[in-house]
Amino acid sequence: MTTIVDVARAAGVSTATVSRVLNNHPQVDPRLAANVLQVIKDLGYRPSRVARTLRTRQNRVWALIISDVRTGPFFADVVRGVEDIAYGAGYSLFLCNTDEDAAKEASYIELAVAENVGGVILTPSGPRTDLSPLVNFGVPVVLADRTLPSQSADSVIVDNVSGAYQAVNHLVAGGYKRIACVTGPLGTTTGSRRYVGYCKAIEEGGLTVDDTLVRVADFREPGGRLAMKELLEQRERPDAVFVANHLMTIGALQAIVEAKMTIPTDIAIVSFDDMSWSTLLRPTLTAVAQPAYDLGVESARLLLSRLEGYSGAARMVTLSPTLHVRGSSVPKRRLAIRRA
Amino acid sequence: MTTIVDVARAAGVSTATVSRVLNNHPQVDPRLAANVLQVIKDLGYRPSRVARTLRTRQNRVWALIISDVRTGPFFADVVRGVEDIAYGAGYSLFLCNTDEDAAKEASYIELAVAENVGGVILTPSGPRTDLSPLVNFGVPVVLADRTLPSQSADSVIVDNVSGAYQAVNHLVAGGYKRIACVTGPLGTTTGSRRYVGYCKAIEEGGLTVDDTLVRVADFREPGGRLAMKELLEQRERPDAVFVANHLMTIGALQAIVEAKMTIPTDIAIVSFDDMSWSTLLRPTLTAVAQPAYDLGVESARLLLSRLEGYSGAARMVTLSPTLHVRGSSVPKRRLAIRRA
DNA sequence: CCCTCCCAAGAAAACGATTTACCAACAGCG
DNA sequence: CGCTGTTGGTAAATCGTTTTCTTGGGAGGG
Repeated sequence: MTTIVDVARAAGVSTATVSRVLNNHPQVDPRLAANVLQVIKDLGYRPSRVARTLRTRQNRVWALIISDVRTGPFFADVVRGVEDIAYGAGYSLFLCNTDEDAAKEASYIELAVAENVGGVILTPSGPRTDLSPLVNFGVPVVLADRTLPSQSADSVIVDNVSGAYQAVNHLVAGGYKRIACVTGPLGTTTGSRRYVGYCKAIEEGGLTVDDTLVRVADFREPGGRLAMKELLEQRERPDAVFVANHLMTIGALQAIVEAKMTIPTDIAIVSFDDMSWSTLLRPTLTAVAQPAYDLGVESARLLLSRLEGYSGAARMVTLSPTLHVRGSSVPKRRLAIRRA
Repeated sequence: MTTIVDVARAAGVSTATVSRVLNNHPQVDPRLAANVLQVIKDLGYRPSRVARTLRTRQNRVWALIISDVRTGPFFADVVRGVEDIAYGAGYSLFLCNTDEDAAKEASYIELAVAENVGGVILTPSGPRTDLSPLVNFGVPVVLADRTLPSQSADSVIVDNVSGAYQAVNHLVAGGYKRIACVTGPLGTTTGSRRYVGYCKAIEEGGLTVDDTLVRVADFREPGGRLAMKELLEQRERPDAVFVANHLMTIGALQAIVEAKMTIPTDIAIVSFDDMSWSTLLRPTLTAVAQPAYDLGVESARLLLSRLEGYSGAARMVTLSPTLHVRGSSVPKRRLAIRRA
């Protein structure tokens, strides 16, 4: 390996000069600088980021700690949003998947401080996530997609209440009367907030929240399937359903197929999370699209501003999801016309 | 920040002893070790990985350089496969998305050597990808999903010929006669190998490869859509189509819908890449499933073996994809029965 | 009892950069 | 000519570990 002293020797200058050339400090003779640069090129010298990090005590690396890149397009989009900003600003990313496992999350947080990363973007696995190792070491943290009870960090979230409200309100406006809800664990912000949005739309629509139409599942496919199965087997079946994430939606769609019911005549469905294949289904799927990429971008921006010196109060950025109306939630009156 | 000297001072020993305790070298008095560990805990000391990396010249970090985590489930699964093995072995990951851009790829390769990473797992963006910076610095490299002309690195690939062959052979066996092919750029291994598998199955089936039924698209959605549109507008339409990746499949399905044709009676379709929603389509989609997660796992294993000292010849691991037969490719004779 | 030998622990030198002192040379000025 | 201030550069300290080299003291053998 060629180091900075090799370059210095070859160029006939001191290592300090080479360093100054590398970080283009002003007080260095242009001719000399050119010569040094030439030597650097000839030797194929690349400064060690590790040494630089040790000395400057700042690492141009972030840790991005999420639950699982595999679960649908959401986190993959978030990752790309973060990465694009990070790359543009000269940072690179540690990708850390916690699988919602508190122990794994804690170990990745330890890693982040041990690696002395410049910042962390984190989707906390639960309300008990402990940021103190990071806070103690002065590592800036941005919470993405979920918040924590202790509001000490910047955060970026999607307006889950609004998204769920838009979805359910659309069903109410469509004339549906028995609108079910399959949500996620109420301990998670996403699960509870989407449920809140559901309730709000139901009540504003002059209906009442019926507990027999609400299922709290686990945000995963089999859970959604089971919840939907149960809803369909009840005496009084729902005539529409709002499902709070894409995996449970897949499960719910399976359950509907298995029950030999047709959408939307037997049951209408609206999904939280829009997927690339929503328009390929027959009927096409009405869905709430989350601005996942933007969520990543905004998280990265908040982190960058901290690294650039901002030290004010914790900020919270809220992004609005948008409802994409498609065929799986055609208004009831239009269904009636079709039948006629 | 508390460093190793703080610990040494507090424990009344030298930094060497603390270091020995941390890396549990045998020649240290157990009582003393216990005391040191207690001090470490009390002070909340965490050794700096950066300093350790600088000194030992080995970084417990890998760079994972792929094209884009967002493009469907494939790369996300690969990432998880790699991460699971890496995490288990005490390594962490830099995630690098190149977007198939040679410049970005080169800059990430530079990053990898500047960060002195322990190893690199790379999906080369094209045949001109230059591994020399890595090779020169002795960084082990594993090629994942694609190979390079210069066979100097370990690699893990999916048997693309076999996958395409299985898919097309299935169509041939189903009695289809005019089987089209939408593949990717022939400059990419995936694009060309899948085309080869297509040709093989066609010829073995006693048919002949008809260039008017073959389209070379770009592996992306609009490209697949356009290619399919063209195929359907020809005088002599195909009665089946093999599409070489999932994004183009989405495009192709759209084109089929737009042409108001029905699957599989007007046209059968088989996709390379199986998706979570393949079974939600009507009819369900016949698809070739790639072992993406395993591809990540095997890549990581090859890398690990290099790091553990293996220095033999370059190895190539080939994984077999599996065909999932579903409704979009029902044999022609059964279609006839249905019609009757 | 003395001399080796061994072993646990410490002192100090790396690792490869940045950065703080410090210094030589030179120009400007009275 | 001598004093001072500025430039452009060097030597050396530093970041936080690991590791080599040393050393002191205890055990064991003659």
